[in-house]
Amino acid sequence: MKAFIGTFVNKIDAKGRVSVPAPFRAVVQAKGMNAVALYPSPTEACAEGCGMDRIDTLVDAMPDDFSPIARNNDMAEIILASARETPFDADGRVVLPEDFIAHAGLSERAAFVGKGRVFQIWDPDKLAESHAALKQRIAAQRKAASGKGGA
Amino acid sequence: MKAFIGTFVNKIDAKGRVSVPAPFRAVVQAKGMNAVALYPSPTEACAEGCGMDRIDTLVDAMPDDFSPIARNNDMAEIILASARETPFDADGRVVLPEDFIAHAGLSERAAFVGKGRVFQIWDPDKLAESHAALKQRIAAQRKAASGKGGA
DNA sequence: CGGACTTACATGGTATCTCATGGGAAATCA
DNA sequence: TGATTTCCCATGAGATACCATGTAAGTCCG
Repeated sequence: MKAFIGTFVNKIDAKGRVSVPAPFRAVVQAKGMNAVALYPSPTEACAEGCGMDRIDTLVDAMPDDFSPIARNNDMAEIILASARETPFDADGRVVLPEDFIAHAGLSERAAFVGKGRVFQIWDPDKLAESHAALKQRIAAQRKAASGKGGA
Repeated sequence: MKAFIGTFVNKIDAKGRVSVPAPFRAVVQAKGMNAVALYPSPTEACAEGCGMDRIDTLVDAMPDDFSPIARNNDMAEIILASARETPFDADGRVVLPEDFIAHAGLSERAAFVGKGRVFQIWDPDKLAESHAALKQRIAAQRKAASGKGGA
């Protein structure tokens, strides 16, 4: 199964359009789809994207029965409430909804970041900050583990 | 299978009419239907809607036999009792029944919220409150899990 | 080994169409 | 007949489909 990997920075035009990187487009088009699902990340300052097949998985995760004791699935609920199916135009671009741009703090350029089954869309500056913090956490974890004789 | 996803806010006119968002309309029309089923949510301050096919699922959930020991399905019973089939007009609008408007506390605008197999109709202000609480629950869950060393 | 050509991808602009919304006429019910 | 509901049409804004350009990389040919 093809996955979303790598980072690509593309330009956002005046209408909020942005080219989805060709490798990412290939991932969803390989599944016969011509659109991506986008939604604001519930936990980070970015937008997140995936194929519609992943949305179907979320739908299945929603309480489908009519039991009054049905468990909630907060994450699925917030994503389904905020997601949008954004089709590709003829050239592989999508239109970023206005509220997603606001949530992610996007302006001129959008960084598409592969995360495996999903991808994220960041403002390049905010992405750099996030990655700096990430590397610090890794360093801290290595330091914490070094006492145990790890490599 | 197409699902109800996303949130769309439309205006309620003086006659109680409101445009069903085109993507939602497409979901039910793809199944050959030209109406939605609406009912007051048994658990929340909103109206809920779905295709008539889902009502059929509810009917199947009702006890069908004449046995005195037939099990009840309270949720299905209350939904079937209060649901109404509301057809689209030529432009894809429906008329919200007066009592549903009252139950959901609707006034000028209606927020259609996708929930996968069903959708909900909220007053935009009440929806914002509900989502704020939802995000807090998610944040609390993440905080509770963070001690396990996850990224 | 170098240069021209081709292809694929990103980007910008324009035209067209769909959708949300408002108003009014016709029909139905009491 | 009066009130209420249903159907139809008009309109403007916003979204989408289409077309054209630029550019970089890769390939084929000389």
